[in-house]
Amino acid sequence: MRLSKYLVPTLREDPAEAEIVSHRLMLRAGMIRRTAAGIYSYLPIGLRALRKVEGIVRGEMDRAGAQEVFLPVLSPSELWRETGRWEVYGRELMRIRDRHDRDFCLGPTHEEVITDLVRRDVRSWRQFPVNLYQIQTKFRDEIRPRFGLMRGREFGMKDAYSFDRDEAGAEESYRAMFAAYTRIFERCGLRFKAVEADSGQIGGSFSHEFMVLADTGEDAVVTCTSCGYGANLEKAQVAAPARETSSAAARACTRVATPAARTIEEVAAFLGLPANRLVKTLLFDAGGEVVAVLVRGDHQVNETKLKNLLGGREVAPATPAQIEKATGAPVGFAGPVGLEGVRVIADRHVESLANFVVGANAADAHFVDVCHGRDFTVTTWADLKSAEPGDPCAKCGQPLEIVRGIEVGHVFKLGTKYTQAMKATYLDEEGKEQVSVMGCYGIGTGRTVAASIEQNNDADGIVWPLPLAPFPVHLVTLSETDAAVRAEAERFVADLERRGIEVLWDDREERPGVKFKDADLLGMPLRVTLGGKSYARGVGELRVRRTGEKSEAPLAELAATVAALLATLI
RNA sequence: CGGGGCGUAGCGCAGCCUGGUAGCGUACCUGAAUGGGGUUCAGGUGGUCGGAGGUUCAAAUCCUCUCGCCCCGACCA
Repeated sequence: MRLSKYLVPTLREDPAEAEIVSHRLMLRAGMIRRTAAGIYSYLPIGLRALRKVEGIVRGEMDRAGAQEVFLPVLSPSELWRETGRWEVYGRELMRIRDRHDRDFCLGPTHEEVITDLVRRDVRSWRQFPVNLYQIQTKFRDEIRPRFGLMRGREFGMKDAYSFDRDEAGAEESYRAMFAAYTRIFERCGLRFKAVEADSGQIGGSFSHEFMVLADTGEDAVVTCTSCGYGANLEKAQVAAPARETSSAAARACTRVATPAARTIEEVAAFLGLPANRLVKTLLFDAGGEVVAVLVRGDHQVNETKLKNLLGGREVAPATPAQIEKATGAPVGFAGPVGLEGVRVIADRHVESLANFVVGANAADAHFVDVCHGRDFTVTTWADLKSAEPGDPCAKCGQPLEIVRGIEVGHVFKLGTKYTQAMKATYLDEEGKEQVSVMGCYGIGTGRTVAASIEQNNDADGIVWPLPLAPFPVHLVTLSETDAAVRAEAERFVADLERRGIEVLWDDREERPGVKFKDADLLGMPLRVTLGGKSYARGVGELRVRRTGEKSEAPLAELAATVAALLATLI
């Protein structure tokens, strides 16, 4: 492809709107342009990178036995009403009405549509297992789209759905997809980790996220370097602490005045105690019921853990009015002692404490030397704190680390949540009707491109790993007016194309500096330079983008040398 | 939705406080020189200053409303 005829509008400066490196570089390299908030157009170079990811995904999905289909972008509301998600999904579901006033939505995911398809056409146990996938545009009306392709409202996604006769089959399908995803991200040249995740809105019993490790990632990933345990922060378990055998005798609980001291910091400072001697009492509205949650003063409540503990009910911090009603005191002085009619749920780290400080359910007052069991009763003990670096791993007890990650893939075991609701049944060997068991598996294709750039760039621009590179070879010709050089370049390009090697040829009448800068910015793995000077010596110059390593090859062997060099790159 | 910021040429910005009819860099076009890491000179194209209303002899500038965008938070496969 000749750059002089190719729409690659590179920018010399960073657009002001772009914050993170992948977004900046994709705009500067002329890969994408913003059309509206969270909605992007792909230009030729960007589309090529996307197609490379799609190609890898398609290859591995096919290899894993999944079959490609193509579902509509627009889904009728009736299907979503069957599963209740028309109401549950909320404002993120982009709703549309047609000219006959029928309700539709832009598909944010396709469980309903695929289940509808399967329930009609997969009727016999002989047809299982079945795994269908598509690579398609999704739309989710995100509250706050950001970071270019990283969190768009419209985005490319590969979504696959498996249907099995029973739980054991579903497990097998899940394992196959997990393995396929691992191969996909390995082939993309990404550094990633598969971690345990909360199953969230899609629902289901079990899931893993594939996280590309990058500091700009929106997710916090908890990892154990010792046993390999990994989980999204919202899911990460923390080992219960060893019970302290406190030699200090329990002292009698006393009430102290703590004027205007509401926050943990204020109370700790006022009493001259470290925050870990205090116990926070946080009130949550859990689907209408107000519950009290106790964690150590220096810990944070993990709302996802709380939600799961309460059977999946939506939880939100209680409003000031709810707090005052439940405690009889203004916000900032809640405590478990004498708290009537409210369930008390406590983190296990509170269990080992004695003689701690809690709010007194009265303005400007706290209790000190409080002991649980004696001064109040805990309804439920549970792991509720957010994991922090250094916390003991729930699997092996070694200290946990927290790193940032970009979620590029997610696999779910859905069970019968959708098949039950939509009556996707089949007849087994005995002619009995059974509900099929489902799994779903997603990969953000555009996000994978962005994640790759997050991991592969330097001060000069993108550094494509070979599998995702829009072109493996970037030819820079100098001396455009020199007919001999030009003829040699044409021979070289034809030679590469015969070998099936795609080449981007910068044949523009630009000065060398401009061409080299653009070549660095675009980041193709191998740059070949052909100019008057090297031509006179009968050689072409090669430069590896990632290492800067330079070499030369005689013109007659240039294409063969390129092919050999590419084989050594990843 | 709460907090903060920004809308002036394709991109990056100044001008606004203190009203007088728009400018810089870059990109783009033409010509000349140059020719191996964003070259130089000369000439040029391109903007209803996000939109609407108001104040005023006069509004990019002041006031009101509105739309859009970015960042933080809440939220989220």
